Amino acid sequence: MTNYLDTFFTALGDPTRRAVIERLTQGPATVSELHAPHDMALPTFMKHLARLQDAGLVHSTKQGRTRTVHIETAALAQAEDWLKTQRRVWENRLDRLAELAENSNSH
Amino acid sequence: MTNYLDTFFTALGDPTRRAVIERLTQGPATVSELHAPHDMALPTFMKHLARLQDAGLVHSTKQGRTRTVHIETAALAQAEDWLKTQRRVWENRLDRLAELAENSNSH
DNA sequence: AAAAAACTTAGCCATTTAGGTAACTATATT
DNA sequence: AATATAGTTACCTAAATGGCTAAGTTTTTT
Repeated sequence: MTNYLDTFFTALGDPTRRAVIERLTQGPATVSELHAPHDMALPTFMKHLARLQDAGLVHSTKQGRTRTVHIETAALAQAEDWLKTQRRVWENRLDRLAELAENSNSH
Repeated sequence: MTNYLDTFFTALGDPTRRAVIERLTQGPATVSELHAPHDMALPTFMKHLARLQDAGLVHSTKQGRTRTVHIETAALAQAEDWLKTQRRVWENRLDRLAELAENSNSH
């Protein structure tokens, strides 16, 4: 029962990876540029990039020896949708309860 | 550098836990009721509930021997905010790029 | 041609995670 | 009083995660 939301949410469940996403909203960047602010070995950092790519949050292209990473616009919206749906259902339910409460008051 | 978003997103990165959240939008439920549709041992399932509670996604109260679990309304909205912010920054950036492109066309 | 830069691959390690069983506690039911 | 129900606690295991180092490949630069 594995869902795209699994890899998506766990990808965002790490501060390094969220920082990368935040950085990428400012525009594409190379692996080295993305790595620079993070105090960890490059291979370790590359694994984080791989997780982001598996989650469909970024894609990358290589030119010569440098790889440039881009944010994937659609992915953020998808998870936002899931959260929005859950919240909407919840709030509708609260509204119905409120109505029921009002009606029973008027008895 | 641990953030409330860490526990939040990883809590949602599991299908069992997302199913529990979806169920709870329909209204509160006891541990047994929540457990019933999931083919796993109860102690295992309880750990999932604990993760949801740590993430601030649910809370629960015990009456007699039964514990009732409720969804925590505010939490979903917080993560939605994070995603919305990232998407907004990204889209603003695309808009600025589009303007630049238009301006350089008019030369 | 040699050296530096920018990744990549391979493999190691500690901790966390997601699953399980067994045994226990506390409350209802009969 | 005895039994069943609803959780809870304690502990075990396999796999995934997040970190590392060392060594390799492929471009650029000098």
